[in-house]
Amino acid sequence: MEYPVLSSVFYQREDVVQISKDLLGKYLVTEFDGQLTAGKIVETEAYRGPDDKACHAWNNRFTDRTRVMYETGGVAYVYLCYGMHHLFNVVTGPKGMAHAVLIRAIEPIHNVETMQLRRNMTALKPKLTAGPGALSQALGIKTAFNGVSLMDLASPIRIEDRGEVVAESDILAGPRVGVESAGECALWPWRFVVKGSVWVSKFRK
DNA sequence: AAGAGGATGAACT
DNA sequence: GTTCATCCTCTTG
Repeated sequence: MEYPVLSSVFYQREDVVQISKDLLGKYLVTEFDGQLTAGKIVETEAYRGPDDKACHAWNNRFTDRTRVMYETGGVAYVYLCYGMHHLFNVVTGPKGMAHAVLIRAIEPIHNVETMQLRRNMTALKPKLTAGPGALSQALGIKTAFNGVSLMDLASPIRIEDRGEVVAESDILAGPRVGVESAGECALWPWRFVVKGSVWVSKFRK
């Protein structure tokens, strides 16, 4: 069974908030070392370089780490958080625009046993893939994937469109998680979840 | 050259 | 609700 990957047209749009919503219901797939794992995206957050204080590339800050965010939309931005969690983002927008979408939760679909093994979990629970660090561990996403294309079948990671559409009425918006120090931007409702999904992460206090 | 802190998760009480 | 693991990146001197 082959599914089309999301196109460069999808990623290169300038409205990162819209792309965040559009990514809900798409399938995040990793394939390397002969292992294919995949899940449906159910939670995302938008980060907008120029004017978003919570974004690493706020005020167009350009460093070794943020460099990949300025690439043409459609590549991965993976970075290490708290010294142990690999957080996966989708770079969006045209070249030179530092926008990205953080994938925060997926519904495990394919090769769930491998995900459980990677997470060292015996029972199938939402905790398996709820939260950006958790889903990355389950899918085997690591900082080595930073900068790779999401549109290439030869790439270890890609996003597929399996024809599922999440209606606007099925999307819940709220403030982003873990960005309290970002001033006013912390209140922007740029976290999106699929209404009713049990696979989304919990709000952090 | 050195130090502070982070888009988190798990294991505690 | 609280603590802490753990290391890379960025800022400052």
